[in-house]
Amino acid sequence: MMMPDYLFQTVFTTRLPKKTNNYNLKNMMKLPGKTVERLSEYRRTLLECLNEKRNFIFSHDLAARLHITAVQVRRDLMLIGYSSVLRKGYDVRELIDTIGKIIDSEESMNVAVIGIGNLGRAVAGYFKGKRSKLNLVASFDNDPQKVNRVISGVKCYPYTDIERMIKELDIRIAILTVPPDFAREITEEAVRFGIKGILNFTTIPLNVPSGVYLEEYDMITSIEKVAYFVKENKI
Amino acid sequence: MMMPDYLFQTVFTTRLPKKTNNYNLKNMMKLPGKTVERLSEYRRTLLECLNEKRNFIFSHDLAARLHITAVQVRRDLMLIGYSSVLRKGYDVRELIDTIGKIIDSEESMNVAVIGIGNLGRAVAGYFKGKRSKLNLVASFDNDPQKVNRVISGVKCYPYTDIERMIKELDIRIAILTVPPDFAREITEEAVRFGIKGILNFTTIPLNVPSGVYLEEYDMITSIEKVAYFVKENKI
DNA sequence: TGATTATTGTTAAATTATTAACATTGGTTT
DNA sequence: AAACCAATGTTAATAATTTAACAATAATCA
Repeated sequence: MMMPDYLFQTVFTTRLPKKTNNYNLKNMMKLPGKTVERLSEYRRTLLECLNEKRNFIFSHDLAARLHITAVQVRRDLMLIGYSSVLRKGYDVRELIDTIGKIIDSEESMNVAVIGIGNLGRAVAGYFKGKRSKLNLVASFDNDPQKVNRVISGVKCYPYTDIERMIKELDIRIAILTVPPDFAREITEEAVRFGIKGILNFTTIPLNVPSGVYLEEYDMITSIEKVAYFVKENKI
Repeated sequence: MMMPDYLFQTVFTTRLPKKTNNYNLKNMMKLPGKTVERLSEYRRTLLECLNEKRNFIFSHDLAARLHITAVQVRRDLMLIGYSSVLRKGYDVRELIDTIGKIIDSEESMNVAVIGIGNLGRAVAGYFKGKRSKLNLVASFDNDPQKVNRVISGVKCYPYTDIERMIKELDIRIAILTVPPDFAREITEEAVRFGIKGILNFTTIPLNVPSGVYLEEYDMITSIEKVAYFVKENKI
């Protein structure tokens, strides 16, 4: 019971068969959130490696680029059951693939930005040139200047179309960048019409029914945290 | 040694004197990062309470608004040494004050946004109407359309002015919202010229010397995390 | 007033996350 | 080939964070 038992439905008897790149752990349970976050970061870093024509990378190298420890990298990769083939580090391409098999869904998933103000446009911008199984397929807003135009690469629909578009485009994830006063109301609708995951950038904490995954991020909190630690350093 | 001993320089012998609102813990060491984050959130929620003319709030009430547990609230407040006066919950105004004494610096601290694209403007927008000891006093960019104009409430300076302005305005915190390719270079400068805290929104992990506090946030990671948990729910 | 309830502050336990330790395994060097 | 080295995968230990448990105390009520 050293192996955290919530991770696997079946438990390994000895050790993993070597030499096979066993992302055959179909029966793996949910990974810790922190690990998922890091996997996403690993992949992005690995893609940079590909650009640099690096085809292999050591755990300590990958770790250094992300300012974490090599053990952490190795441990995370252990959790997803990836083993390096050679002793000359991880096969970059293969690892990108493996991570994809773990964190991406099989078919791609559609995403919408709700509220296409500055932050919404920034988010939309981040999607550009991003391969990945996530497609930004729509944005929503009520500003007549925006509605029915393509903004930052996505068509903007009025809020009144939200039900129709969620269903028509099979949108599963919403990124919420609306003014605070509007956050609760539009979330309630989005969820009602089938949204299964929300990334909330507003300052309003949201309530979602179980079965809907909610991730919240608050800039002000981050800034105040920085300020606090700057202050503490000084004293 | 039940009381995490990194928290206090001196250790309490029995329990805190009751009835005094003892934010007299001048000798308190750094709080856990997670607690600092929550304190910021508590304060924001408490400010909303004031708007609603609520002058007292129970721990479970505050907790519910933030979707955390009441124990967590009480524990955090214990760490900053705040006690409710009555048994009718926490005095909202007083608690706002106490939190301020802990997480704010005495004199206000100046902040700049580096890179005033969509995300930079979004961040700037968040500062509007925010009381607090943090003042957004400048932004930097090289776009001739932006330089020397006031954007989202702050004057934009060219990157060449960064040394001068950091010193002139005593800027201590930088919010980094530049294109990825430029992130490392400008960070190096900012740090050299006296920046002590950085909130990095670019996708490039940064290196900073010790003595500089770095907080990184990556939207793509958050989105991929949401996607992962949505997928897992479904399977 | 005495019993009951609601809420707190605090200690202790449980959980989660990170780091250290180390045996193992190819590769490299002499 | 023997000795050494570099890097991995894994278990064990440590640290951080959250949750539970509970005694203490004010408010309420019968």
